[in-house]
Amino acid sequence: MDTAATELRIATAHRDLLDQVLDKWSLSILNELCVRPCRFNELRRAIPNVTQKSLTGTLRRLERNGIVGREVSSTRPVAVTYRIAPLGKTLRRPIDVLLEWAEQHLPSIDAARDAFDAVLDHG
Amino acid sequence: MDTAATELRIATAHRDLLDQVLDKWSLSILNELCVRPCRFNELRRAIPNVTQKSLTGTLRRLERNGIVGREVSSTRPVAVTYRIAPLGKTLRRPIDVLLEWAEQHLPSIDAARDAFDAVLDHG
DNA sequence: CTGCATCCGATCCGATACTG
DNA sequence: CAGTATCGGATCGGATGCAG
Repeated sequence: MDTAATELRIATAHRDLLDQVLDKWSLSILNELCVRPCRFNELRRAIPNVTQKSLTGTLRRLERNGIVGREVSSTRPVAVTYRIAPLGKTLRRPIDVLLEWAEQHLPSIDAARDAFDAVLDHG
Repeated sequence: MDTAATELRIATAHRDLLDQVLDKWSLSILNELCVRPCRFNELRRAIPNVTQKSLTGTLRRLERNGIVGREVSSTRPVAVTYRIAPLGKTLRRPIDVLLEWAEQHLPSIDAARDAFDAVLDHG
């Protein structure tokens, strides 16, 4: 593990890319689509507090980046199915690592926050 | 690796936590502080395009979450040194994985974007 | 040197109404 | 069912001026 030791080299392109893929709703969407393909309203119901607008926007962006695929049936009424794309599957590892980190250190961070805020109170 | 297979379980707490730690400037800041402790203006110079306000704000939040430490000397004028905290060091792995993903798949994603946009033009 | 306060424009986001 | 269009509030981020 010396990749970090040689410095991480964060290019603007990397930041922009991660912004597109790790935003507020993307993690939840990818979470669902990694398990199974989903219809639009399926996703809507599965993800708490997401609005139609945010869901549409996020899905569009993920589609543009080749992370998810979108298939429209010509039935009546139309059915739109979203599924994870090959490129999206490669994101599963990084996301897992991230979530495991969050899971593991959430208590410590909560404690740190409390400590910090307590100092502020005492003044 | 079956953590993903059992579903990632993204709680609101996780999302909030990652929002605090993976925002626009945090990655670059942690990148610098992982290498060495830095003074405020050192960070400012090291990170392109960051404003004083954003830097202060991000550092404050990282400090509150126990990710970085802040030490104020009582010299004249004051010198403030920021350094990575133990909790912050645990973030190095997840960040590395993320950046490696970005590095590796940036070309594919660029291609996907171009393809998507090309369809829009024709369509 | 470090940082806070303020103003201000851009952007995000939710709510609502409407369409094929 | 799966969107698009629009509006208003909240938030973000940059620029500037001031302070310990």
